[in-house]
Amino acid sequence: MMRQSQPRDRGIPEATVARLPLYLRALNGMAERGVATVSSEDLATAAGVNSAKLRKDLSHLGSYGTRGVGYDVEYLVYQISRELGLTQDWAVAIVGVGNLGRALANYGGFVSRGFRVAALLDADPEIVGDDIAGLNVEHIDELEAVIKRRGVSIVVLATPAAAAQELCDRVIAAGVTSILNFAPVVLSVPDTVDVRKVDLSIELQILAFHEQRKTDRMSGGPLMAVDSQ
Amino acid sequence: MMRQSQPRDRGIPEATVARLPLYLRALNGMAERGVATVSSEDLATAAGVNSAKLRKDLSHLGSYGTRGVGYDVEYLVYQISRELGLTQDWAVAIVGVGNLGRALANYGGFVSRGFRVAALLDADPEIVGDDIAGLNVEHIDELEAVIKRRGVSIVVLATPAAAAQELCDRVIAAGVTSILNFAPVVLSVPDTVDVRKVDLSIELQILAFHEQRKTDRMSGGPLMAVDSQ
DNA sequence: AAGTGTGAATACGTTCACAGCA
DNA sequence: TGCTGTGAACGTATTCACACTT
Repeated sequence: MMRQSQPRDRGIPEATVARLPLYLRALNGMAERGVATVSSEDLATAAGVNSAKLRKDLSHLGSYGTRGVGYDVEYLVYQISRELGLTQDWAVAIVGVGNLGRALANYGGFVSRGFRVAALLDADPEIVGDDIAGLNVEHIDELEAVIKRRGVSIVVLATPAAAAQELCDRVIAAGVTSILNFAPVVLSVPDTVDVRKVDLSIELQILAFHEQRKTDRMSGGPLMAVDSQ
Repeated sequence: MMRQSQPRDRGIPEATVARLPLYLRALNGMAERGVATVSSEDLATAAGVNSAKLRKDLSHLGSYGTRGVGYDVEYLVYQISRELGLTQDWAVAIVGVGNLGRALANYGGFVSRGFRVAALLDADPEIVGDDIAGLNVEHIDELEAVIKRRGVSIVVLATPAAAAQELCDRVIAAGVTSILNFAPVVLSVPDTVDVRKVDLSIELQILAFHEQRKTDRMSGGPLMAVDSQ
């Protein structure tokens, strides 16, 4: 029983990977509240997706549910954590300790299971030496040494746009292959390196687009005289 | 000449909308550097996409290029800005002035063309009254009044998870239909409201997933009987 | 009876490749 | 000749609906 479920199909779709953390969070909440078992319907609701999508997503990891019953919360937490690589812990370095870097260093969810802020680095001598969230800010000259010495495998770039590409090149040269970029630039990297981008002004612009449509619809009506062509 | 090009097909794909800000940023850089004309190939490179995608994306806005030549930089900046609704300016309120809210208030790109931080609100009496980025932090009791008085149409939620849903409900009741959510919760909203989510720990988890795959491939091979649970 | 797991159908997004225009 | 704009081909993601299991 309990199917010694295999390593599993190495091809989990990106869209699925991007939702696993959502499921995990919902499941952790349930585990804390003592829920033992959950149906795809309820878990989907908690995660803000529909149940067909949730079942299809989980089916990519393996067959971890029980027909007629649902999923065991603890077990699913473990399986998703393992799939995401959260059973080991990752040393993260934050490069750039301005307002944003500071906020990130203090951000609770950051230090959550699986991740550990191992270094804060900045170029500004005013900032170097400060203690933030229990860590000493080190000089950017130490970048390569710190990455190697502390086994940093994920770097968060929270620098000004102008500095980002150069620092990106340096962390890659030091062996890092996963970067979370907050600087508003397109980083160019070899395709062995994963970059994820968080861009505040882009998110706002997307909202503005939809907001504009909504207000257009209110007032103007269906838009006058559609094109030539 | 110069095709009096019209309002255009009301259905721009979401994926395209999400990339327009990228193109806009690349174009603004070029405009500043005095570039008058750009080919799809060059603009695509600057924005980090391929040229077929870029041309298809722009074709949804209209026929703004010139065959054999390329796109007029200024003109395209204007067209994309208009499409995104950046020719008007949007009053943004930041709710929650902890580390992250403070970082957002100070974030330069935020106050860029099209957006204006119109209010900072918090519940903590220690913080209310502080001046941050030239703005006075107001008490959360003022939320509804401030939204109405200042015509706030986009709200940035940077509160703890526990407070987010209630504040979300309040801003929606006050008439806001666009929310940028930094709190790690799934907000439930009527479907007339747009929510975009920025979630730091989700981004890290996605990186960890890929990082794990890379290191697996290096060392162990196809997975040796992982731990006990 | 209840609810998972999954083929099949559909919708959406990307890339190709080239006709057509400057 | 050079480069845009776009149908057609392909690939990926979502949804449907139901067979199958407990």
